[in-house]
Amino acid sequence: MVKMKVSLPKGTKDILSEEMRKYRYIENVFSEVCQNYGYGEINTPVFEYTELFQRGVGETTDVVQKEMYTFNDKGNRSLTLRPEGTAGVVRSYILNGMNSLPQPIKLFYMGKMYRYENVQKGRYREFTQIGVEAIGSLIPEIDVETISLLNTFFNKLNINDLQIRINSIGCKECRPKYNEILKDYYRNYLDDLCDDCKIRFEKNPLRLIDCKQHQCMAISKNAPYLLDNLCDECTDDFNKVKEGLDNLGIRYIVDKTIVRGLDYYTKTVFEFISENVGTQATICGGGRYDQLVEMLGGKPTPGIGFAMGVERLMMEIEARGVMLIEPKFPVLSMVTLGEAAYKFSSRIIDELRKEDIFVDIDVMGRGLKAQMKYADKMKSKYVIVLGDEEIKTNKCRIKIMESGQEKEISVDSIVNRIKENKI
RNA sequence: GUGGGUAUAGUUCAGUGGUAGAGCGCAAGAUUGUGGAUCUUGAUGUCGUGGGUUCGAGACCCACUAUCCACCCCA
Repeated sequence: MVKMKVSLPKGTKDILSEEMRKYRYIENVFSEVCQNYGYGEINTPVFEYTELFQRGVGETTDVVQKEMYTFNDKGNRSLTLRPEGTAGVVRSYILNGMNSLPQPIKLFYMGKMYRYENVQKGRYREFTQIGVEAIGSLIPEIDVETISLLNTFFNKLNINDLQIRINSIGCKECRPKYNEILKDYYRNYLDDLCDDCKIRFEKNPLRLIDCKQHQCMAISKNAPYLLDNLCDECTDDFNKVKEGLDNLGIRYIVDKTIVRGLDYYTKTVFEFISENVGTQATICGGGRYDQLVEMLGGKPTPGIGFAMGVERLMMEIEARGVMLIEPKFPVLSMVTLGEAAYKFSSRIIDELRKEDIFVDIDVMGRGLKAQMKYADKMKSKYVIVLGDEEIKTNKCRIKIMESGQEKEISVDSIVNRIKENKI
């Protein structure tokens, strides 16, 4: 037999039980907070038709242009592993006629996302996001509530010092006007811009001010900001967002350079920033998407949401100290001597397991001493040694592992004692 | 796509051109019915892959691959 050499695709990882417990924990906290804010859970497919992301996320974005896992299925349909969660949720909103349900529609999710890009700290090709989408409300109160939900969630995890940055990137009224203002400014420096920015100048001028290249940063430093060129409605809404956050005592800073890399964002955008995730400082990013539902074929409907990188969140938590979430330990380990005793004991174990009690018995064919060692390593609370003698006399000893103390009980009473936790 | 670091046991890592190593973990044993401490013993290696230099390469050189970090972008 030729042995296969197994390996892991780049940017993926196995999540083993110790780490899986942390995922579960985060998921549970998130789920509880979301439900208290009126959100219901949704689980959409990991792959969708490619077109959904092309149209939803935007043709000019890096995500669509170079980071999608796209393939044809056997029916020659182009499918793509989801690079983000919002497009799928909005697709589901449209397809399931959620516009005829009481508004707004509030949904949360947790799932794997896929982006084909080079791996580094806090960035993987398969990663986990938790996020929410609130679809149907046009007013800024929902923006505030969304940020407040995040704030509550982080508080529950004892993370109270993330920096919240907010900005407004305007609507379909003021953005085109601003784009012209921005292009007027950049036109004088066109030759000095990096190659990417020359393309951005034509296709997506807003992203010019987000460029991190030295020569471009020098130019963007004095560029006019969208925030200073908003229409009256957007200005008004942004002020209400700030007032709302102030009202709830949520601290934030206005960062005029946040533009977000996904095309669907409008008006309020925000990020939660950490210092513990390497250069990938954004733990969570989100914002409004007032045209997305319409772009994907639904009736004009506003929406807002965010997505959080669970792996990045986990780094943030770890940086504050070890995140120890203990597994369950067996209440009882049965140590058996001989086949008859094993069969007898396995019936006891089976009965207790059916009562949802965590109990254990050796299935390695080990000797008594090795079974004791194993019970110790498994951190069992009690151990009972059963041989023919105990079965015949109906008397056995239960050992309390922590103290080493032993107590004599009848074999008949084992199940009830463990069930009622009376030793 | 571009740059830099790294690649040796399950894992963390030593290893000066001359026999493949340690800690941890795993397994067996130290009075044939009792765990934790200690001790003994054991198993697991294509030394990332392929070339080259050399009497001799885990080590030196080249290429490739993987991995980590960074640029771009994002969660």
